[in-house]
Amino acid sequence: MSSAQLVNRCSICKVRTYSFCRCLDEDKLKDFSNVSFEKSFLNKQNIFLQNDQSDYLYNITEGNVKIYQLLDDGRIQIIGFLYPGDFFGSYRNNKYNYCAEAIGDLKTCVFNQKILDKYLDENPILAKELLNKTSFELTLAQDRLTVLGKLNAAERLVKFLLNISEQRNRIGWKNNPISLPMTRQDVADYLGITIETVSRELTNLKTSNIIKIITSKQIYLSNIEELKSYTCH
Amino acid sequence: MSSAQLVNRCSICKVRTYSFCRCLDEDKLKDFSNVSFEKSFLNKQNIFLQNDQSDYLYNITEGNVKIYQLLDDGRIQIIGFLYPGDFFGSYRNNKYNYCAEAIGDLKTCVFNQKILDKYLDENPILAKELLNKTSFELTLAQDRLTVLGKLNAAERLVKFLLNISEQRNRIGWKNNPISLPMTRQDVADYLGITIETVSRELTNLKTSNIIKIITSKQIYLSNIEELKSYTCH
DNA sequence: GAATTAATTTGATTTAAATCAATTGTTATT
DNA sequence: AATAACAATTGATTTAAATCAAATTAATTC
Repeated sequence: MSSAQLVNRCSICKVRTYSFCRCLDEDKLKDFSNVSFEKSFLNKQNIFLQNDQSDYLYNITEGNVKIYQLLDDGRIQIIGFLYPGDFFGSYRNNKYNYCAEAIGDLKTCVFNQKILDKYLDENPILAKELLNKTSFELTLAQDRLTVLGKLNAAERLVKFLLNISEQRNRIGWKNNPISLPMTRQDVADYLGITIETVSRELTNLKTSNIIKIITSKQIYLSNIEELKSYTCH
Repeated sequence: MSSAQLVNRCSICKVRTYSFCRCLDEDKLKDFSNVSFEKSFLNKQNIFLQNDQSDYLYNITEGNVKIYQLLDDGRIQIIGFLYPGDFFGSYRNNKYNYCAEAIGDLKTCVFNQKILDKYLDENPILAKELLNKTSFELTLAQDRLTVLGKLNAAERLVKFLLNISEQRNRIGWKNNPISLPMTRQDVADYLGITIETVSRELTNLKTSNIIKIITSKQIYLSNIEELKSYTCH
């Protein structure tokens, strides 16, 4: 692939406005195109596994990713669902601390850890942007600690629905009805509860006329105010 | 206070080798002394509250801090216990997303967010160091998500004891017996369980001759191998 | 489009941990 | 040292959510 084409890749990138590279001007971007390469993944394909050596970092340009931790006995905890513009992998930790798997078809920009690291030395603005993004991720993870540590099943689910609605709002998508691209099992593994409990709590919300379950993956939030009253803080 | 004295403060700093400022050479450090100021806190004193405007960032030079989130109804989740060299506050989020409180007497270096931010522009190495530290904090938070989402009470407690032992090891302290400077309530709020459960699980471990409870705050790990077998991954 | 497989929901039962309640142990205070 | 105040443990009971099990619904495959 020619250099001209690579330049093209970044300059026509659809997720640039919400990716960490947005801080670079057209000039820098020319350089930066050569720092990464594109890689696609199929549905359910692993991008990497927990404890793999973390040589590469990824930015989602299209599609979704789930990141999760596995315990010896097969228990699973989903750490997060990631969206276009989200950055993942372990910066400067030698191993990945979670598995990453494509949900649906996925396109990513791949960065070699060492090359990116070198690039950061020369472009502090990018280092700061990454710091911003990582710092924000940290606050999200901390907020989720409270969800898993203190909220009951109903509260967890409501918070999840509202978060999805907000997320869609943020990137300018229609936020009602919301779609749940992941399975009930994924929702359960994300919230630290079981599928049965997810299902039951959804039915409770339906019975209370707070949500409508259009299809199992399409949910209409009929009463957002009431929904919000379910969650603390 | 004269500039000479401020320089002194950093150059004689006891936690520099494990603080983010360790990346700065003597020359830079001279500048850097002026970027922060010292502040002390008493036991149980709040450094800041959740939702306060996050104008300042802190680095612990002496003592311990607990950071926690509060829900409307008074439920509490302890996000973490922090040690000398740990950095806290919200970098570039406008509000703190947790409360920070001194455990025992505390000394900190305080950084004005804007001033530090400006300093980072001119010192990319520091931005990268902060990125490293934040990235590591993120992996810790993610690991803790799995603890709160998937481990049972016994597993959580064992993991906690082993973590403390490792932490002490890391900073070169005697790692057995370990001391728990925090109350049982704090341990419970950290692990997302109740004091009664903490107490009961400790008794179970004692009965199984895996630990010895010297005093309620001094615990001897009699059988670390057995203890490790309690935890997955 | 029928058959097979997978995903989701609903029901019955069990269980781990919470709650409620009382006691014991520890640390301050006068 | 006695008292008070607080912290931790132990016991009895309840409960939210897990587990076990079956039925329904949706998605694939032939």
